[in-house]
Amino acid sequence: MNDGSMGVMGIDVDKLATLRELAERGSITAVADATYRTPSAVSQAIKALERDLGAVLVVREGRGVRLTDAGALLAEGAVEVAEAVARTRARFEEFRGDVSGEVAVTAFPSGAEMLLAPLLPRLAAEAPGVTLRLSDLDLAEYELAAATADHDLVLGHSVLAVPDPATTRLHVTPLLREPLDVAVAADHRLAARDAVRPEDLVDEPWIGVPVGHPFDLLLPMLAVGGRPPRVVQRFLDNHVVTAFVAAGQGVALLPRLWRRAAEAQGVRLLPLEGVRAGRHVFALARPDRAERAAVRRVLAVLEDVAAELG
Amino acid sequence: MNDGSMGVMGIDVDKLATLRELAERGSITAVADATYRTPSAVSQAIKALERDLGAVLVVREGRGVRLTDAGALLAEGAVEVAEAVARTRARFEEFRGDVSGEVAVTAFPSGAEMLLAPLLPRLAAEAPGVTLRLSDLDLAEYELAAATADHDLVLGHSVLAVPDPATTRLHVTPLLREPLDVAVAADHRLAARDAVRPEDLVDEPWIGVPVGHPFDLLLPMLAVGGRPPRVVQRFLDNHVVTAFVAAGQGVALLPRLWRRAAEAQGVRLLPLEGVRAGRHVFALARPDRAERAAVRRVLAVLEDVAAELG
DNA sequence: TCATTCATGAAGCGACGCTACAACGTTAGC
DNA sequence: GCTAACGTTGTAGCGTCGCTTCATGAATGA
Repeated sequence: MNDGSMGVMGIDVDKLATLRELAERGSITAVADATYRTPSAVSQAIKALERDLGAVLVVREGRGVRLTDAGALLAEGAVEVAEAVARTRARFEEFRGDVSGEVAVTAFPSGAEMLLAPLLPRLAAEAPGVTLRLSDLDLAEYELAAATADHDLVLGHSVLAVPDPATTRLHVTPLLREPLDVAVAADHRLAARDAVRPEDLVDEPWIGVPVGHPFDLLLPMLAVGGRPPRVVQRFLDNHVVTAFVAAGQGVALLPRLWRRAAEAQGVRLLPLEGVRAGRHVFALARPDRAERAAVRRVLAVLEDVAAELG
Repeated sequence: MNDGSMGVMGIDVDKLATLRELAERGSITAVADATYRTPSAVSQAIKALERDLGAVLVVREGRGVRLTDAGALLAEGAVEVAEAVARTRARFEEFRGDVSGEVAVTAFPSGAEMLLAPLLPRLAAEAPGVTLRLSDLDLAEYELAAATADHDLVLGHSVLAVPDPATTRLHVTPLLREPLDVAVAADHRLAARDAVRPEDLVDEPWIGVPVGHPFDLLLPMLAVGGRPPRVVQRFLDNHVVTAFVAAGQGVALLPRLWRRAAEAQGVRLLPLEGVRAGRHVFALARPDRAERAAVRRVLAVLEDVAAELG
């Protein structure tokens, strides 16, 4: 007398988790890749869940699939279930004093330099069982949420506000609020100033960041008399930006914590007055992953590191 | 490349639920009976969970078993998981407009008469898919919590307070607060009074309830000058109590809502002054069962019925 | 039109979780 | 102190589930 696959819980929790992955990754194949199965297995799991519940959860749309309203509803519930399981496991590990496991963290390059580099030795001291899988990914703001599917923690930055947990359905941890300064070459006409205002920068050539990048939203705010800053080059990497500033090719916006690196390259950072320019640095995580004991440890150390910087 | 039994969630949720049942039922055999499996299957499930997690969760104690601290911790987590699953299923059923299933409700006899009898037709009108499995069990106060393992809703009464959800870890729904009156035969010397005080009842023979029963805690409060009421007979069923009162064998405490039934048997109910005598009627449920859509419907109707009575 | 990309179906197979049966340890009764 | 009853645990066997492999169909883009 075997109940079949529905277990004691009334709903097959593993299949529910599969549905949730489908909701977040968007295609059967993506789920299959992420969970080390064949697309056929994933498809069969969804079909079985539909059969168990007697409802259509997924419909074909073009070459791919789309969740029905019922499917999306269940996928949301699956998040809560995953959270409860992760929380249970976390409490268990804390109880045993055996917090371990791999935590995948990704960050934008300068964030990796500032935060992840100091993280490694400190974590090794505080939680030796935790191993880190680090990477640097320069993501546009709208890509951050998607990246949480493949990483436990995603460090991002924004010139606007910290993302709203309610709208993103993600666990958000603010880490830093950092002003943006104007970077000029040591022999620049403004280099001796203690601070600059937008008016001082009219007609300066700018070294910017790629279109769509967080900082790029900020430059138009420096317009004076309807004339927005003129961007002559766009680079992703702060080191490259700094090098071009040092070479006298233009000025740039750089976070204040970059000062030491900038000065080492012969570049001065001047506070910017008249405009509230700053960036927020934060960590994003799927709610269930945020419950993991190892992830919480990493987050705690990250907050320490950030607090010491600021 | 099959992960084995740990699924996508990191912990086998079905085995976790089995551990929880063990925590609440106390013995492998009891869990086996409740889940329609052999004791061997349950024992193997626990052992497999211990192997997966690398920890001892259960130790033998005498003829039975006892959970370790780690096991109890995990069992608590299992409740949260079960809640999340039940909540998900409930939302899904509400969404489909298909709230159905069997709800097992048990109540003390007079509660069954007052609350469960009107419940049946009203529920049939409001939620036709829900079927009720009703029973009447006269449980001592300390047995109520245990009964939630076998029933979705357990109606209980207490002369003290409504149980505390935090300490019982159960979902508690207060239904009624009902005064207790003194029942006397229609030809009793006090029958014409509008109310009575404890002093009026000195030396009266009492028809009580079995020792350990909720009402029994109340009689000593009626002591006057150190002389507690003298109980000559003890009966469980209010009808029987009423019959003996009608026959002039003594007086009794009966809930005010019993008035109609009492008067039909030739018994008057007199308000009791000078003592705050009353009983609380409430419904208990395991937190996960309280999340079920069908159970919530039944609870809602029960609250309506209770509100109309009071 | 053809190649590519996804999703799905059928067949086969390994693993898991169950039952049945037996063994063992503990408790309680005589 | 012996024995019977109870409860848990181990072993063997078997059914079912969920996976992979392979093949098919349907939509997209060059």
